Amino acid sequence: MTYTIKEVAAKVNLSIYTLRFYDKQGLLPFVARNAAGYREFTVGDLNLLKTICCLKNTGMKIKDIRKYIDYVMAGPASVKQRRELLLKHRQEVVAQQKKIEQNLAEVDYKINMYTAPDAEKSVSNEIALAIADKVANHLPNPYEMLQK
Amino acid sequence: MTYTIKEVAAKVNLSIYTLRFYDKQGLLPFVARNAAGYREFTVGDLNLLKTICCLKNTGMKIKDIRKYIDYVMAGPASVKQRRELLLKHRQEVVAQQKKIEQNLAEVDYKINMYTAPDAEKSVSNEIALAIADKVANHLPNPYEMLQK
DNA sequence: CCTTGCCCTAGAGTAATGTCTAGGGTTTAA
DNA sequence: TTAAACCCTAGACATTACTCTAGGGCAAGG
Repeated sequence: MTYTIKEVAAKVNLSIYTLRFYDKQGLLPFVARNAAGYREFTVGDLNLLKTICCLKNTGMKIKDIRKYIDYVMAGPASVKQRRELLLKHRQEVVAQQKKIEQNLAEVDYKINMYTAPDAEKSVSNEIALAIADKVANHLPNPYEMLQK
Repeated sequence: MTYTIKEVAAKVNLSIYTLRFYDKQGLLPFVARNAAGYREFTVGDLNLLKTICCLKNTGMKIKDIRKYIDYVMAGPASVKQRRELLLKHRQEVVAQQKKIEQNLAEVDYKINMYTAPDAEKSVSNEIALAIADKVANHLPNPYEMLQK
């Protein structure tokens, strides 16, 4: 049993356009065509495609995914290179996750401020400071319309 | 004391180009100009810019950052909207983090496979299965060059 | 047979986010 | 007072990753 591009698109939650685009980018060299030139995806193809989706979902660039697929097509001899590529990617993903976490903590700080009962007072204070900062430097006040 | 665009770029680790681009996109309406038309960043401006960077670093689109800045410029009355915007963003970030974590687990599975002492054997097996899948469906074998 | 619904390719178009160039004014320090 | 090092804008160019259109072939049911 094989799958059409439409069926595969539904299974991996990508558009048909995207699948054809990936093929054009060299990500699907393993997908066969029938006599009419239609793509026929096997179960094995679907598995590899799912791996491609994992890499894409963790933010890997198409160029690097292609490199990985090239290694896969090269057979067992490329195990070491595959491992290195994935390990490097893993490190980048973890670093990125950490960075996001840190920045999100700052956002949380703001959310807490806006959630507190005295939020409007804090914000007024913030603006007052910003305005004082402008005035002290003889600069126009961009919050002008807020002055009563 | 105020900062030039170059100094600010160094402080927040963005290029001068990007800062001007952000300004063009309406993210920096609070930055004043001197008589010559040069931007002059106050300490307060820098703080707000840092918040912009947090939002950007957590993946917020420029359009939404602008919305947030618009709220900030509207003063204390917009506290509720700011909070809602940030809370929604927070949810999206957390969901995205979770998705990445799940996909990374799949990548880790591959890394482990490639790291095991019998990695080449596993990979050979994988390919054998993929080929059998192709043959069973009367499709050409894309791993042909690997056959000895 | 013919219509409907798939499939194909090539290539144009889009969106987001910068990055850079051209042309020109400003500031600073020798 | 002039050269180096800044600053400015407008707008062209670049990159990534799709997304869609045009034009045409194939397949299955009525």
